[in-house]
Amino acid sequence: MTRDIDIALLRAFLAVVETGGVTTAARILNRTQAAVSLQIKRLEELFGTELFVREKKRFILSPAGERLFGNAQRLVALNDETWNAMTTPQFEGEVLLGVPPDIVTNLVPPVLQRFNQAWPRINVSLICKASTLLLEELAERKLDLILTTEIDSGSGGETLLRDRLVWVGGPGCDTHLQRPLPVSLGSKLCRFRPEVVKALQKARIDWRPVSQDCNMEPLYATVRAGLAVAPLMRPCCPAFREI
DNA sequence: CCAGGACAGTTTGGTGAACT
DNA sequence: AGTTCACCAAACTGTCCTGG
Repeated sequence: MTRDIDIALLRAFLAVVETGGVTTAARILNRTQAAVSLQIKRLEELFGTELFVREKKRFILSPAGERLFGNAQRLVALNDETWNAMTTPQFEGEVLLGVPPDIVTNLVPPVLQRFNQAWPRINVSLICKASTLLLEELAERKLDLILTTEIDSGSGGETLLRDRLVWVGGPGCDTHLQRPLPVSLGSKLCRFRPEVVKALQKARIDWRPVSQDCNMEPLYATVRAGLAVAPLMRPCCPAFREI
């Protein structure tokens, strides 16, 4: 006689193993403690053996429970994988995604990788421009979706990451001690530029611009070479030295 | 003959309460 | 904190009927 193993029972079994008790497992599973207790009982009746050793208020896996554990994990995972494969809509098409140059190198690749795994039939066209231009093109419906860097959270968007700007310089360089201070500011359209200039004026630091290209590579090159310092978002400057 | 809908009886699995 | 029990709702199953 063949019997089918109820995935819900295995899920309850795994939750009890992970939490070490029925009450916490029930909270995770959105069931009452009694329901989970009954599920474990049904599973034990199905296999005709005890899966746990009840020690005071702790549930410890019995040898049979140990045998079941690995297979239960695989069965639940396969169930979930199959469920997702059969119920997730298979969207097709193209998404025009706009991203500013300062975050495209370090922050965007893992996002694109996860997106591509989740929606393999959607082609992403990446457009790299200053945040100001991206906002204009989104308003004109030339882009489907944009990521922007902002001083403050604007309306109509969602804040995905909040971080502070830091001054960075090349490893071993004393560029930050020079006056006037050589500063690579990037594009004149950069949203951070007015705030950075204001901060320099407030600190009464005499400065001069170095790289003002909208492309980040010249900026990185001048910083790495010790020709300038630059204000960057921390996640975007792992190879440099924070001053 | 088969597919599909309606219906009734049965089974399953959840909850709350009482108890250990 | 866990188990057991009574109760209840939902899901399942089998049967009958109808239409293509």
